[in-house]
Order: sequence, then structure tokens, then C-alpha cells
Amino acid sequence: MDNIKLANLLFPDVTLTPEDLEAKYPPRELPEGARVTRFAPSPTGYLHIGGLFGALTDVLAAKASKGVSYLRIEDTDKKREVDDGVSAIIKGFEAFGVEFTEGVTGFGAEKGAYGPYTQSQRVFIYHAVAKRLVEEGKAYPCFCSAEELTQLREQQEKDGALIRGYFGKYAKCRDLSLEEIEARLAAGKPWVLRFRSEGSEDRRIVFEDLIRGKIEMPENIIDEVLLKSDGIPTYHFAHVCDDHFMRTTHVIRAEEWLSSVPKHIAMFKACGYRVPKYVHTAQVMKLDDETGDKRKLSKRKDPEAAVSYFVEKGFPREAVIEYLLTLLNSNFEDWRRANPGVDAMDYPFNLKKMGSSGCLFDLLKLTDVSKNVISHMKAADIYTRVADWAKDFAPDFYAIFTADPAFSTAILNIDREVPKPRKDIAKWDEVPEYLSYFFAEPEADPTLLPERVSPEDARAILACCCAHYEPADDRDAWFARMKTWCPGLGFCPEVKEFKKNPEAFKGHVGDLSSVIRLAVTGRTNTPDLCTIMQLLGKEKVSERLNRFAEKL
RNA sequence: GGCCCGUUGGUCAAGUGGUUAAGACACCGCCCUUUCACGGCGGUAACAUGGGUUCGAGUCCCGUACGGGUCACCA
Repeated sequence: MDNIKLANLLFPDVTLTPEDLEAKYPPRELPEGARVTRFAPSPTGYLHIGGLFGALTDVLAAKASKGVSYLRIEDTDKKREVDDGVSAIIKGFEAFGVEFTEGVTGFGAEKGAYGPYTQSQRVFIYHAVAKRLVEEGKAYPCFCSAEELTQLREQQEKDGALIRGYFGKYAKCRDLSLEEIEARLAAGKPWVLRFRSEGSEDRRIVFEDLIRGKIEMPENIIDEVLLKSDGIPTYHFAHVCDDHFMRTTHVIRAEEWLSSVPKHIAMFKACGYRVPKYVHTAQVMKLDDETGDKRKLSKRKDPEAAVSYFVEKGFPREAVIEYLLTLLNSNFEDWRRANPGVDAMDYPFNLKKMGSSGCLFDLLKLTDVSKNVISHMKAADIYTRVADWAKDFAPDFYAIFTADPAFSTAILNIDREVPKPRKDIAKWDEVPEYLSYFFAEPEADPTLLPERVSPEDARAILACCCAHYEPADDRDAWFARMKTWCPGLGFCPEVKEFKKNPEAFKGHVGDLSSVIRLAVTGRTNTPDLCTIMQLLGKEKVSERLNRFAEKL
């Protein structure tokens, strides 16, 4: 068989050689130990939380070694591709502040010297490599139709074959003569290019996965498809060409790829390329609501699988990243305690410390992380973020919230920017309800009055407050003033004293503030009442006090 | 079914032959407190299972069970 002739027959227009490509994409000049990683999604829909998880791994692994991470779009399956798939991915990363050093940066835009970073634009590379493989007898055209392949599969099932696929005696096109190939080509029969596997069923291959250690598997014996009939490569072939010419050092990808490593190693070797280091990360799972079993997060069934879910709920990007980091490296939380305020992206990430079993996505833990993150934000920062969020997801609230920015910022600042700030907001969609009483008069429910306070006493308290409230009082002065009202109302100004002798009083000073709080805010618990009343202003406070008194 | 990966409290997990088996979230209790939160203290709760190897095993080996993945001209 004249392989050179075959190669020219198959790729008559390809003149570029692998050597040209080596020159075009030289090894990177990076410091010793620097890792080159890549995140390589398919534009098949929105960005998945597992995708964010993976991308974070790539970016951090590169950054921690002063290396390079890049974003490559794997659009080799036109059937599954979605129109705005690329921008959905880019937008997703933008929303969470994940930045790659190289690669696709927008629709049709990219940066870096190893591009193009979109596979559909790299066909010239795949074809150059494919042609060489044919020249060397390591690849061959296959004319089997989909029906024939289905038949083959059924046959193998009947035979009870342990290994299934296109190989050995089932590989009908493996040994076609040049004449047969020419004839079929002339007849216009569609063909795919297959890898001529040299593997043997009874040989085993050993490789190292950076988080799982040494793994041993049977050699690949399948004549995998390299180029589909439309000339576009399969994932496997694209992976080999791209990660070689983009000079990737660490292939970090989800666990589901683990079983195709033997295939990939065989292909790297056939091409004469150095095999990259492999890192297969565990998948993000969730507890199924119905069965109670752990299972992979699914795009279809789980709304929280899409990163847009977190945007809509208004989780700050830092919180999501922070939470993901706790899943990525368990000692992240220790590092965080030791380095408060440091950018999470500067975390000295350790690939080898990644867990090897799938972890459950815990929304409750995310909530806790988020509360902490938000508690450390400045009120002005929160104002901006809430406004940005509300603009898209709560337009009605946006209008009232942004009507008086100074007021909104001030109310967000209650009990904030102090040593022990409140931690009661976990995500922005809680804010409209959380702040509602500042923007509209609340419907106070009389049944929420403290048990020992009768409606008559409540009315007396409200009247007293109405008559003597001084907005200029600071917190201490306000407490002191309330205490002066107590004797006249039959309440005890000191809680401790009241507890010693509860029969002597109707209640204590705390009850006064409870009644006032209920009248002013409609709630039984709120941040500091004194500040709330100051911000509301004497007029509104009096109105609310009176209105509630009328209802009693 | 073949091949592969995994299995420490409800969750995330430290742990690399000798530990009272960390810590965080959640939960419960107490303290602090003029509400709620915050904070402090304490508590419940785990090495899937059976065999080895060893003076000694969560850690090493084999089997079993249970989860997960993969066996496409999808990635």
C-alpha cells in the first residue's frame, strides 16, 4: 500500500506539515514548573456550575504556578451547538470574575499566540496532522455507513464480545486496498478517518493521574474515528492536536474522561507528541429530591446547575467562588481565616489536594459563606450590587431603592461596618423583603405584641413615645429616655431588676422597644431600632405609632 | 455485561501503620443580649462490609456491597 499516495488522495489540498505547525506554535517560554491549563467547553447551552468548578480549577492551577490558562471552544459537534452558546459561556465567566490568560474572549474575539482558540477554525491543523498519520500508515479511511456500524454493534452483542467497537475482524475497512479506496472515493462515498490502533487486548497501560495516582487499564484496541465525514475532528483527535500545539502541560477535565485516556495516550504517541499530565476531577453532585440518592447535577432537572441561577438569586460572585474553593481544596477555609480580605484568586491552590470522590453541592453552606462575604462588604458596595441586581430581576424594587441612594445606603449600613457586623443577608433577592418597611408603611399585626403587654398598655407606650421621642438621641440617649418613661407606665427600667421581682411590674423596658418596633417596622425583630427611627424621621415614626395605636 | 473510579458524622472533609479520628456547615443546649442577628462555650454524630498482612490498620492487600463513569461520525 502506497501511504503517500493515499494521503494525497485523501487530502489533495493539504500542503501544511506538522513541522510547519511546530514552528508556528513553538514551546512556550515559561518558568520552570509553570502549568499550562485549559478549559474547553462545548457551546451547547448555558454555563453549568460544574463548568465553573472546572474552569476555576484550571485558572487557579495555572495561576498558582505562574503559568497560563486559556479558554478553548470545542465546537466540533454542530448538531448540539446552540446559537449563543459561546456568549453564554463568556458571560457566565464574566459574571463570576473568572479570567483566563488566553483564548476566546468574546464572540469572534480572542487573545494569545496559540490560536485560533475555536476548534472549528483549526481544521487546517487537524488535517495537516491527519495527513501525516495517513502517510505513516497510522490512519485509514473508513466507508462504513451508520447502518453497518449498528449492525456491527448488534453482531458484537450477539457474539457476547467483551470489547465492542471498530477493531480487529470487525474493522472492515482497515485493510482496504488502494484500488478499493480509490473506487469508493470516485463513487463519492462518504468516509471518516480512523486511527489504526496498534494496541493489544492483553497488554495493559499504566499512567498517572495527578489526583488519583497510578492507574492501570487495558490498552486501547479500537480504531477510533479521528475525522468525521464532514472533515471535522472528534473530541479525541482535537484534544491531541490542540493540547500539543497549544502546549498544554496539564489536561484537567472531569472524571468522565478517565476511561478514554488509553485512547488519547495511543494517539499522542502515534503523532510523536509528548503526553500531557492528566488530572481527572470528581464531579459535582446533588441529592436527588425523589430518590434521596447522590447523583450528578443535571442541566435538565436542577435549576441550580446553571450559573445563571446564582446570578438571578443575587449571590455575590465572590461568595460562589469562595464556596467552590471550599470544595476544590478543603484547606481553603483555613487559608481564608489566616488571610481575610485577600483575593480568592490568590489562593495557593494545590491540585493534588483535590478530592477524588464526587461532592454534593450544598446550598446551605453556600448561604453561610455568602452571609459572611456580604457581612464584610461596605454599605456603598452593597448598594451598587443590589441596584445592579434589582435592575434586571426586581424592577419595581429598583425604582424605589434607587430613588434616594443616600437613604438606601444608610439603611444598609445599620449594624454594618462594625467589628461584629450582622450576617442576615445571604443573597440580593432577600433585600426587598428585608428592607420593605423602610419604603412602605408596614401592616403591624396586633397579635404580635409581647404577651404581657395589654393593648391599653401598648397604646400608652405608643402615646408616650409619640410625645417624647427625640430623633437627635443617639443609641445610649434613646435607651436612657425610654427608661424615664417606664415608671409612669408601670414598667421596670432595668431588665435584671424585673427578673428578680416580676410581680411588681407590668413588664420591662425591653417591652417598650418591642411595642415601638412592631409599630414602626411591623416586625418583632430588626436591626437597631434607634437608627431605623432616625432614618425614617420623626414624622413617619409618629404616623406609624399613631396608626398602630388606632388598631389596638 | 466488560473496563475504570470512588466509599471517614446529615453535608464538605483532615488524615499517607501507633491520633482521645481535626476543622467547617447544619442541628441541639447554655452564656451574652432592650428584639433579631453577631459573638462565646458546650453537645449529638463517622472510618460501607468480610477476610487477610502486621505487635498494631481509617491508612497496605484480596473479596463483597453500594454509588459514579465509560463503552457514538457527543463532548
